[in-house]
Amino acid sequence: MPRAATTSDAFNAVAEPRRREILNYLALQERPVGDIVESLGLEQPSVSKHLRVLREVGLVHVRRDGRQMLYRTNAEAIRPLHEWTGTFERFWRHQLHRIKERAEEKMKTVRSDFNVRNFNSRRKDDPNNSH
Amino acid sequence: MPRAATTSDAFNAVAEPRRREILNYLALQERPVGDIVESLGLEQPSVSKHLRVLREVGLVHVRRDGRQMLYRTNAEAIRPLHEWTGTFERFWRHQLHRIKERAEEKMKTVRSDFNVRNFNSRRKDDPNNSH
DNA sequence: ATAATACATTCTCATATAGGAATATGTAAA
DNA sequence: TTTACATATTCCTATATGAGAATGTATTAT
Repeated sequence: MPRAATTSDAFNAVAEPRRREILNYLALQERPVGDIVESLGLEQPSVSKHLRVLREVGLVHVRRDGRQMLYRTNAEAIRPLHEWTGTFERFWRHQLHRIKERAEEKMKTVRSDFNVRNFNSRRKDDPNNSH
Repeated sequence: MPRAATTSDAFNAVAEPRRREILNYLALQERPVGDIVESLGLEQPSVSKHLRVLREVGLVHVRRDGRQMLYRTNAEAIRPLHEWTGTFERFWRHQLHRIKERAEEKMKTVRSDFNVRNFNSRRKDDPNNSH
């Protein structure tokens, strides 16, 4: 089985860096395709294809104006990603506390070991040096 | 050019739904591979391969304990995704306001058009019915 | 030493890419 | 009604994938 289609959901659609750039660019106001091409320095067919993906998963809205197509980011479709990643927020907060505590511990060690050599070399029995 | 590698960054790594499930499962505490296999109902080699991807982009930490490998989500690595998606928060707030305002406008229309037929049919001059 | 357990890796394969080139479609201008 | 402009689609190709099956490796138990 290959990877899930880029059009299967917002997660897959935003995995492509160029598509994230397009979403950034279209967040403030709607823009015609040509502006995106010029701004991001991509080929026009590439941009059109990226926009199709973004449209299929609802990440952008389109509107025709004469012969141009005006695209705009649909921020609402990004919300689920923000919410999923947000469920981990409390964990990285915990980790930050632990890192802070470790750093403080380390400061004490550094002081008491001030004249020790090879401070940065690996210690054989350090469980954090598995690789 | 094919899609960017799943190991190229966290965005690509979490595009796979199974990997997101694994991250959810490993967020609270570290777990051996066997537990993930049992919990998610995947084949063991599949889980190992997903874990490798997650490890390569820093989304999980590993530690050996006897013959088991204990994996744990590294929430810190999810933070960039949360921050990128967060840059759109103010936009979806704006959109919500606009939607709310539109809904309120519509309520008035409904009342004044209360006995009109074909209320749900498209109106030719409705700019929201471009497609 | 041998077996059992827990994971990891390798192999094969069908498939969906992203970019480039060429072409098609749709709209406005002359 | 040609012509120009703006965008979309199609065709092509190399490549990375995820699953399944088989095998490899490391560690503990007997």
